[in-house]
Amino acid sequence: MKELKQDRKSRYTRMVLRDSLVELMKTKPITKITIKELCENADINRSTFYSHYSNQYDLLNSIEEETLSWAKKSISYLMDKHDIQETKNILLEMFKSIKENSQHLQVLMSEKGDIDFQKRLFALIYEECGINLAAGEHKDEDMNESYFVFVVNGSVGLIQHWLKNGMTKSAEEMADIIYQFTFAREPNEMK
Amino acid sequence: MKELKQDRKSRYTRMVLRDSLVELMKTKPITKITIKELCENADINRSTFYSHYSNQYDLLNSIEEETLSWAKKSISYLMDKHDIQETKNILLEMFKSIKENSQHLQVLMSEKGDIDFQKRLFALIYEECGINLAAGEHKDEDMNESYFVFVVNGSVGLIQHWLKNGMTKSAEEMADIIYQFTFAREPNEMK
DNA sequence: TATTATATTGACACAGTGTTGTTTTTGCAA
DNA sequence: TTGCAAAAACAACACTGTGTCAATATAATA
Repeated sequence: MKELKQDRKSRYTRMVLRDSLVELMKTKPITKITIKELCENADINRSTFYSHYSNQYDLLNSIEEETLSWAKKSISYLMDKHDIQETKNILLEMFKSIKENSQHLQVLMSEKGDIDFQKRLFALIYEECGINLAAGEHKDEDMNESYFVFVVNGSVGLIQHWLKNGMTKSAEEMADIIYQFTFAREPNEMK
Repeated sequence: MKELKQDRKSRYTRMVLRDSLVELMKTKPITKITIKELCENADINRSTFYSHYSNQYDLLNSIEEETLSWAKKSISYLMDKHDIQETKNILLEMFKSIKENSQHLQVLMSEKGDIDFQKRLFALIYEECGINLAAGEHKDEDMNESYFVFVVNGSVGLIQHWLKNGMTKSAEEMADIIYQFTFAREPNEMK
């Protein structure tokens, strides 16, 4: 009981540190960010940092984990509540989230982010959608796995490209494009 | 004249430093590699390092540039000399090179490498092949650009996956798979 | 052999790291 | 309100790595 209440301060500190890192990552890669400047930016004592995280990468990792679990929750919420079963709509919601909602998400998805996180996020999206990509289209299991890897990486690259170039396309267009490249066998099926 | 001959020592030093970095990158990410250990590993004085490169990333970049120009030369050689116009055969040769030839290339393409280098390499391959991916297949220029981005990233991801998992597939199989995902509209066209 | 470019060496001040012990602040409960 | 823990702030520590410099040594070659 005590522990839960006492968390408040801790949680505030962690939040400030997370925001500070994300803010700095907008301007430079994490490799160039020192713990010292991270703490000065957050107005947190450097010693305090060490009582929560062991280094920059540990902190980044905790942000990633948090974001992944948020994404997982968002997707299952979409699937349950709104009875949206179509992959395209889920993709669309994800794109809207990336574009509008989360400061963190934009940085994490950008070139400055961790490519592994991005792959994990998209693997999660596709898997959470319960879709075996192009199932039956290919001869064997190996081919399906290869196609999954190919499509996840292609999708992530497209998002990065989108974010990097100022997001001139709408979320709808992006969802449409990714859907076509990934799921649709016939072009012009949607729209 | 003088300059050319005097290069010898310099070039040796640079080569040793490059090999040293690649060797260390097999065991840890470049972010964890200090200039100090890099020089100790190469048996080169730390001060000497600074007279050639400004830091680890500068050194890595020079390796990447060298590799890219090697790749460019290899491809144009293949295109010119042997009159191989078929994309698939060029892809196959590339995969053989990756698998057999270059120690450096394996590290650069691995997860420990620089993702940007990997994208540059594949963009180069596709462009050098003179292939406008799926030209005319899609409605507009935007769509073609998106498809290019998607396919380059998908290919790079697949290679990484291949290298990471011990290259169980043959170079032929990999060329086949990438060809199908990228160029072929009908599955089972080749083989 | 003398010249010249380069590498080596050791020293320097300086940044950032990770830890420890002490003091201050905070939230909550008696 | 006061007192009690828990957490944060603070200051000091030794340590590692950084970047630069000036003096010296070592090769190749003219």
